[in-house]
Amino acid sequence: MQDRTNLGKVTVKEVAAHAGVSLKTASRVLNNSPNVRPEKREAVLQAAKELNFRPNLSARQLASNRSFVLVHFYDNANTDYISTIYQGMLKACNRRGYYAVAEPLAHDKPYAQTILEYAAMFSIDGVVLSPPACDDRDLLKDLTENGIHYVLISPKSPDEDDPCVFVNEQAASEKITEHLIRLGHSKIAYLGGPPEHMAAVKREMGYRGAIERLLTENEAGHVEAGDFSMQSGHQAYEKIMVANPDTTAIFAANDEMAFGLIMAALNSGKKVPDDISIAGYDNSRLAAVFWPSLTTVAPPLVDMSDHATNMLIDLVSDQKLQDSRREFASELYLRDSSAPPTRKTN
Amino acid sequence: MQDRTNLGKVTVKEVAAHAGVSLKTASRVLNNSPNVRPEKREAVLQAAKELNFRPNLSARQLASNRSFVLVHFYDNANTDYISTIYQGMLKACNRRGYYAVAEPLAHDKPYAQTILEYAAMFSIDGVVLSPPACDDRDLLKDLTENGIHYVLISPKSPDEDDPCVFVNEQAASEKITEHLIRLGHSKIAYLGGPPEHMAAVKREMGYRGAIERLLTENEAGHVEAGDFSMQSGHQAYEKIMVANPDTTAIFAANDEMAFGLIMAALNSGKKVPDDISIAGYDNSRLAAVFWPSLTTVAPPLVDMSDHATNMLIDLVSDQKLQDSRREFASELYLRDSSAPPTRKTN
DNA sequence: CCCATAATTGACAGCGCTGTCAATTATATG
DNA sequence: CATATAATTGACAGCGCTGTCAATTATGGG
Repeated sequence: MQDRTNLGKVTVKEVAAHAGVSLKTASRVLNNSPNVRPEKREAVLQAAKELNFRPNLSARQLASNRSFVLVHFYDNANTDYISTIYQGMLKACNRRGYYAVAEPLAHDKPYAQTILEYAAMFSIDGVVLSPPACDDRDLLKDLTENGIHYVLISPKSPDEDDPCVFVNEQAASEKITEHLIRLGHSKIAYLGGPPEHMAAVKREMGYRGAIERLLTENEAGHVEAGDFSMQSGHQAYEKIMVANPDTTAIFAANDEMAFGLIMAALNSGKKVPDDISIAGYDNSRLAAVFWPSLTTVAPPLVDMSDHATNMLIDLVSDQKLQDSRREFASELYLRDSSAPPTRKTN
Repeated sequence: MQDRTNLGKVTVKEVAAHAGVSLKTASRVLNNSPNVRPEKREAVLQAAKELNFRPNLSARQLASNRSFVLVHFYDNANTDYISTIYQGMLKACNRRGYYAVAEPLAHDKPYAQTILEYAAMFSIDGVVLSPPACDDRDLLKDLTENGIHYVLISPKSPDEDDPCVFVNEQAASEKITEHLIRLGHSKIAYLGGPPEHMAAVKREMGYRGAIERLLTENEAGHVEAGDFSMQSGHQAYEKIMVANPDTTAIFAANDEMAFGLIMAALNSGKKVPDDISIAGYDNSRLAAVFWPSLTTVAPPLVDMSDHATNMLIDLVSDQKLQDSRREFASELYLRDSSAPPTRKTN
């Protein structure tokens, strides 16, 4: 059988020979270490390129006691969300020669235990944490104590120096509410999420902000509470329409409730978007294929995760971070569930 | 900074010393190699357990020229499907000390190119392939030529000796149709998928099989064609009810069409499941949270992927396979969208 | 120009493990 | 019981790379 794991192997030694420097100097260049004369650095990079050098991860790992493995530990049933984050990690990892792995967190023991056990078995350089794990202070402390670097995605209230990426939820919410207003709607209801959910609170603030900024007081819409489930959207529809029969648009704090709203509206004989516009939040996978497709707003999660992963790689390779935190703006996805209101003749 | 990647490191050397054998013999035991006297094997395993030995992957990789990395390459937009497969891989990999990685395949170049480039960069021991990549004969040939082991999930028509796991689609379909019949339905319509989709054909055969086996000829339901989209489900409802107004249950060849059917039924004033039962196929994530939740049938994908990954690990570690192929039976998920028909008084 | 300091460089060891191969021991055969 | 064969065992080298540290060269100050 032919050698199967070293397709076209080129070693540092060969690169060094080709560039006329010592093995160690070549190693320095290939690791972005300082203290190499520019002309030698250039020669090594040139040689590496010519020979199409690929570092052998295992050897690097063994010698440097690093693993070049980054793991996203998550505790979240939403596979869309998880796999989108993974996509971003892959982008960054592929570019910079790291492995990306995603691992679920068990519920029957502390997060830290799962992660440290995994780290003992596989050895990992850094971890990516998303909600709710990213808000577990004990976990972060344990990671720090064990020298495992981390980066947080959308934490609630991170420490000043915790590296993280996050979204301006409020601005996103304001943006889509403004979209509905610009379409011509004025009686815009809001279906919120559970108040203990930080993002839900921010989204409501965004909705109220847009309403207050762009509409007069007597145009305010009804605000109803939901629990992020499709069923709660279904049930909320009736309440909203009873509370304010003039409602021509509803903005739900997540897509699933929006789907429930659409179904209840159709069920009651209304047409979407002709009689009532519906907007969601998340751009879930179904938003594009639902019928009618759903107007929604969502953060650029792939970019966020890519950026977070790059930050993590900078951290684990002892390079200095430009900024330890970065805010991202959400994007609107305009689809068939929203349209200008059809004015009744009255 | 403390040593971060070797929490409680124990080496083979120490295990060997503790067991009173040579390093090499310990290594043999820890790798399931043959030719070790049972009592020594026992002693080494005992020592390994007592010392809580964890092999150092990097060293193993470097010395054995293997990577202990398995990659699932996929070309499939369904993140549910992909992440479910990943879950199964993780189960197997965690148990046996391998890394699991999932990578999307680019569309602008041959599958083989993406995979071989990846393999050159990272070195991988084996790959898991799912549809449609698992049906690419050229790819399989290239992998074989490069000594990369593979295992297939649900291939269309695999070679005799290609290791794979697959589902009896027809039996699954027959099972859920039988469920509807046992509930008391007789006018059961079927909404199929695109005929070029192998599974769609099998599912229709299963439906017809159950109907023929358990019902009389004049009880046959209407068969309609769809394209697996929610919208096509929505549109098919009308056609089905026009073709056969007595229809009391509809089985759709995938969940998304079933959702479309439910929405259209609700929209037309029917109640689900009171007036009409709906069943799907796939047990997609939404099936449980949809309102009403969807009765559906699906293969145990996590188990399948777990099994496939174990086969792959056997292959890459030169252990003999028990069976190179294994069939799995689907499971029924009985939820709120199906119920006995309410007999009209006539 | 000399010396102190800093920047640059390379020889060498060795990370923890497995492959090779020769040495040893057990088992089977006549 | 002697010999042939097979099973078992361990010494040793070395996978490709990076850390250490000492040697060398450059730089700045007086």
